[in-house]
Amino acid sequence: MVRKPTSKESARKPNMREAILAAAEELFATNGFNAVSVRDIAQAAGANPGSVTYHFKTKDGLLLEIYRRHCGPMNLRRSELLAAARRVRDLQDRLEAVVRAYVVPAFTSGSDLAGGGARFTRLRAVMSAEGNEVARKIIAQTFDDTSHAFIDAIHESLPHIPRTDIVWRSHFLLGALYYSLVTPERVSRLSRGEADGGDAANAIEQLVQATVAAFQAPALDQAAPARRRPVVSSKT
Amino acid sequence: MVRKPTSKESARKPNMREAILAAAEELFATNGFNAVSVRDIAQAAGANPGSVTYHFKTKDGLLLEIYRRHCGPMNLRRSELLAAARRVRDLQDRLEAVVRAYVVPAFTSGSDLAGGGARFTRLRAVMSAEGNEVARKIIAQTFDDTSHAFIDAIHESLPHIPRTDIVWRSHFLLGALYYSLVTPERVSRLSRGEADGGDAANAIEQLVQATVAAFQAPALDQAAPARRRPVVSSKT
DNA sequence: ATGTGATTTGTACTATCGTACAAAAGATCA
DNA sequence: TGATCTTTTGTACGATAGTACAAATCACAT
Repeated sequence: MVRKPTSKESARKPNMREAILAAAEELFATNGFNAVSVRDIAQAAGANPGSVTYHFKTKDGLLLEIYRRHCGPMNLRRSELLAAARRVRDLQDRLEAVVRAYVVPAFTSGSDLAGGGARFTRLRAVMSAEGNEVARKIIAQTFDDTSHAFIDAIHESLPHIPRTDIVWRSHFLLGALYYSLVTPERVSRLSRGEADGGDAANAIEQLVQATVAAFQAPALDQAAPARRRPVVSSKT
Repeated sequence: MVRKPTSKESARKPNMREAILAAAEELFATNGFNAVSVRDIAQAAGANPGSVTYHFKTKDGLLLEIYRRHCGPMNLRRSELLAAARRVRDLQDRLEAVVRAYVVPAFTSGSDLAGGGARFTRLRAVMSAEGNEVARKIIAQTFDDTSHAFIDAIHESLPHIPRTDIVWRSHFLLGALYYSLVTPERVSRLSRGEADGGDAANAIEQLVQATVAAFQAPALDQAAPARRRPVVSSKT
């Protein structure tokens, strides 16, 4: 209803709608949903507050549209990479390829979408931490299929590990992934400048390397069969 | 100035101040800082909005006091456990003990503080995601020493791994830890009910097991010396 | 050029926010 | 009991939130 596909893009500014989406994405991803006002977004996009209402009706609607824009392409990319990874013969190589297929699209731009997947992934991390309702619904119904596909693929490479353990470890992977995008400066700080937390390529390599090893850890039940648990119990 | 240490605790309700702190902690940890109003907190604590201002002056002051309450004890507990872990002879056992010393206090109650460290850790996760300023300052100056101590201890157990890699992997550990507390229900969902994401003891075991393996992964530089990187490059 | 529909602007409304402050209530001890 | 200090209550104020809506402005087909 909103858009008339004429030869040229209409509107005074070249696609104000996109500018608003980009500004909102950036602000939400760095400050959370509730800390950012519609007026903040409008100002960052060089738009009028009323424009936001016009294009997206409500603030929730704006967030919803951001998700709609990214979920499809990112899942598509992941599916392609996962399919390719599944064809890798060597089991060890395949595991790494599968992990990489999960991680790479989250860090890098989803081909056509401006600004890249990193910003969107960070947004998802923040919304998940805030317990945002709109995000929760979309996420569960959009990403769970993909998550299951990855879990299955990993399970194929590690048939001796119980599925439960795979789920836990892939959960840890997502947490690590999120956190790397949320506070990259912490890596720079703790490494005393020797590492750049914001360097996506490096973060990916580190994450893939660590995660592959984590997946390959022995299963919990059969872990360290004849060794005592050291030092502390886990309940207070 | 505020408190007079008489024989009995004063105030109509048995320690309204504590009730407000507990309510704020819970609400902040589940909804974020900006989504929770002072009135919400007061209502949850069975108090009057004015009481919050009286005890903590501002909303930021309330958050600050929550941090003050927990940072000391949790760091103390971690130091104790870390010291004990350092005394473990076997190098593999020591690594596990060190990781456990880092993880356990974050999941379980800090001995004397009601409600436990899990709630506070979740709060930290959420504040970090929201980029909260008050939290950022406190965190950097309170936890970085502890983080360095742990990184050093882990490096001792794995002298052949570059410090940079250890930093990255401990960053992943913290991310995984945070995420486990932020969305435990995702684990239950993805495991189709076979695992309980909210079971702290189980989460700890899974996290420790996976993390120890991640730390033990070969260093990045020397990783897979004669093998091609499979399938995808890391930049778009 | 002019009318028409899409977009942008400006502004206003109501609700709620954090905070301040005076009055009430409770506790403590001479 | 009455004086004094601490705590709680009730209320109010200015700022800002999300959203609605009419007027102004634009792009474009005729």
